Amino acid sequence: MDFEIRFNSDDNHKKIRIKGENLIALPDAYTVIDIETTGLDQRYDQIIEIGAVKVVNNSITDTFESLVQPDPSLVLGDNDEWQTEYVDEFITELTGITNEMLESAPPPEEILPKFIAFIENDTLLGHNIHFDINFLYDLLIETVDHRLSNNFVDLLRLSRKVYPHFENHKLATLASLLGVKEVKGHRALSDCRITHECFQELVHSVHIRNIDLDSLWKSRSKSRPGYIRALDLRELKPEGFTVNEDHPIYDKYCTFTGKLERMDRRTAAQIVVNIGGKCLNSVTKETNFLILGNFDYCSSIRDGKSSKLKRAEELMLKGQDLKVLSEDIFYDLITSY
DNA sequence: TCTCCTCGAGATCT
DNA sequence: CTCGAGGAGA
Repeated sequence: MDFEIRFNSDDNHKKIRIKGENLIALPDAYTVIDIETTGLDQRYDQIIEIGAVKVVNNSITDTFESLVQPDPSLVLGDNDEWQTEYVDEFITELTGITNEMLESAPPPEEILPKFIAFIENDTLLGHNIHFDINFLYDLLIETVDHRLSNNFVDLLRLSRKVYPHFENHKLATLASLLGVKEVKGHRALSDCRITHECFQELVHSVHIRNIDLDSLWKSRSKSRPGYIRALDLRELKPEGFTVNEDHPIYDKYCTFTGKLERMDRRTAAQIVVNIGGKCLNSVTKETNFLILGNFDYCSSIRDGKSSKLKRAEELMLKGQDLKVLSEDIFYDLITSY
């Protein structure tokens, strides 16, 4: 580990979290974690409850649950004399955790050592687990000088790949669609249980459908399963019967460079093919038209020339029948005739 | 054809 | 944060 502090121009100094590895795996032993907080913002909000569920051989063997008293000095504002306002009505409504409950809750110094002992070096599982880990990481460093370096698995990330057709991937939606019954509201331990059961369903799905997990991510290499071919414009077939033999693009080869403003590249290429033209992925000896999009998003090019444009200019010097078209001219062309 | 990069769009956590 | 699109360069 090289350095923990990095200096930043806009932020005086900002802590870098050296977290464990984000695994793409389906372990059969893990510890689920979940926290409740006073809000979503890592900078201002605090942990009010920690829950954890230890799983071995896909079964729950132990649980951990405790409220945590937030630092009163960092709290919103003392609304009045008799009680500190740790949480607002929204959080109480959402979680059922009240200011009275937090008033008598143990402070982090008391809870965190127990939590560390509970999770040991287990692989952690959570839904959108970055949220929980970031909060815990900071509090652990701050109060007991412990660096949370456990590897972890994110149910949200897995579910987006395994169930791409789901309307969304909120925990409640997963539970409902996977047939996991939700118990009472948003409490740390009950959410851990739900996360655990959803994960078990996901593992089941992966086995039944015989999915190779790794192939869902990279392994874009053509030889492997799960390979997604890059868009090959040469393979586009005409749709409809708009072919026009008198059109300047008819039977000509077109290449695109840069990002088109008014439509995506595939749509533009399809129109070319419908007219009776042909598309290429790169500038070649056959290219007749190079359509120029913009490069505003590409800092390395911006006002310069793309490699495709340079190649095109070389070929034009050699006498090739090739014209460079701006996007506007291109649209005029395809919408005429 | 493959790897690395940057960018923008879109979610999810309380 | 994660992912896909697209460009560059080997």
